[in-house]
Amino acid sequence: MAKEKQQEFVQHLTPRDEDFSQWYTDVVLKCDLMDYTPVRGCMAIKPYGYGIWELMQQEMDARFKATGHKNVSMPMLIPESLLLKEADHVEGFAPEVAWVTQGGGEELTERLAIRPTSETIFCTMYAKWAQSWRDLPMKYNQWCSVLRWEKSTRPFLRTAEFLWQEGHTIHATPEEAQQETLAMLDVYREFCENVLAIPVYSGQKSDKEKFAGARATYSVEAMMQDGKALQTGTSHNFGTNFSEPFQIQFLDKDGALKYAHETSWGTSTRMIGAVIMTHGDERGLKLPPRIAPIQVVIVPIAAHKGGVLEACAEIAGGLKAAGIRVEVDDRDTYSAGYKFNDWEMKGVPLRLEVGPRDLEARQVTAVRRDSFEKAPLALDGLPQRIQALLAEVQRSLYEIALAFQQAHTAVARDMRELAAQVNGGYAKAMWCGERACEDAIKEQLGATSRNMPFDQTPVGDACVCCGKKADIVMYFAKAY
RNA sequence: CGAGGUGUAGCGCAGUUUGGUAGCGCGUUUGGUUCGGGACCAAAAGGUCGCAGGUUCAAAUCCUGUCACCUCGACCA
Repeated sequence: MAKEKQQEFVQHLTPRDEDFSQWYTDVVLKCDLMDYTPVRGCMAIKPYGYGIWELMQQEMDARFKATGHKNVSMPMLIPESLLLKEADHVEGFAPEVAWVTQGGGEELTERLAIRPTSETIFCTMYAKWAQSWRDLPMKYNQWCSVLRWEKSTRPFLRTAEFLWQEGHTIHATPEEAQQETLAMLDVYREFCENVLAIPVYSGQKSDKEKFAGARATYSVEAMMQDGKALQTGTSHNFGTNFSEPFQIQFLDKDGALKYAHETSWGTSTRMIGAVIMTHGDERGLKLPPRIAPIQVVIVPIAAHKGGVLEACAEIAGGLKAAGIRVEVDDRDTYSAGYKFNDWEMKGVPLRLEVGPRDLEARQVTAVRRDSFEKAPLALDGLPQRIQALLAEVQRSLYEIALAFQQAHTAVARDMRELAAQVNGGYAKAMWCGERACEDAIKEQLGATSRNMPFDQTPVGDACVCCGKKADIVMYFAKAY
């Protein structure tokens, strides 16, 4: 009976099959990460989901500060004239901009865009703020939401409004701007690997795939369990593409008036989707400890018996004091078995079972969410043991994800091999650099160029598409 | 945006073909017995049938529009 019910319950919770999409939707809803709202394409992020985002923010913000950036806040509304100043930028974003045309019941003389991204407003302010080489670099970041009128949306992966951070910097020299662009890309890579436990391919985008208005765009690309690519972060070098139309000029040491060199870089709540689709399994979510709002859940066993709840509270207190995010599940309406399943679904990395037998033996029973390994832990020095276990779970999640990524990446030499490879993973291939080949691959296989790794050691000499001489190493995959 | 599918109680569904009193399971509440992997018994509460129009004496059911979700495609930095 109980078994049947369980099978029925997990029926849809199965990644890695043709129902991956349904599995994803089930997870975000059942784990209480978000809910749909009356606003088309805009979701409400619930406490558990937002808690994950807050931890991501903390980790990233600390890295931004450590690399010399400061946070600011810019207006949500951007006058149309500003948006029109950079031609490629307008062309790229115009189709998905929402406009404010009225205020206080009166028609506006100039309509205002709800920001789809803030390059233009940052540029406008930088033009006011930067006068001398002494003012540079200016390295600012903002945490905000942006709005893009997307045609089709999916929770966390692509929503009309989404939370993100956008860093915008201006520099005196091209070299410095390029260094910043790559440094922030590497912050993203390190964050993905060490905090999200997601391995990524880091590299440069093709001209076709680069950001509207950028001279060069770089990205970190993750691989989901269905083999598809998800771009989890981007970093752009604008050169003077924006500083010229926006007149961001400064007087340099040599007395010459020069245009500033600009960068921007961003990551969003989409990373939550990446975490779900990288680590999740048939039981639901699997959270890396570093971003788990609850790292340890304590489930009292036979809680009606004297002393169990008190012991749980005491253990929780000790863990909290050690900086561990812990919660005691003292709900009296659910059985222990129910709670086990519930917290496994929600992806809590570690469960501690505390029952009379444990207490008698001066121990708790620890169960890992990732491996389901069950082991007794002595109460003495428990916080240190838990810290070690959490670190082990974090490490293990990354290694399993890395093994998956490696196992689903292979060299493709021709279109046949490429077709087979992008069906469930990434293809590493030689590319001649022609736009026509990218277009053909997109049209015939539904795959796009993801990025060019920094390590350009050739894996052949002929373009995977046209067969002509090629010297660019490119990753191709189907993408979200 | 194109093709197809779904929308009925918190969740999962039946009822729609052929218009005529709103149903089932799970969950919830209360009481009792349980308690180391989704407990059991009893009683109770809970629904604008996605939303808006229309046809009809009468609409969950027929018609039109619209919104949301799922699948495939298109588009997308």
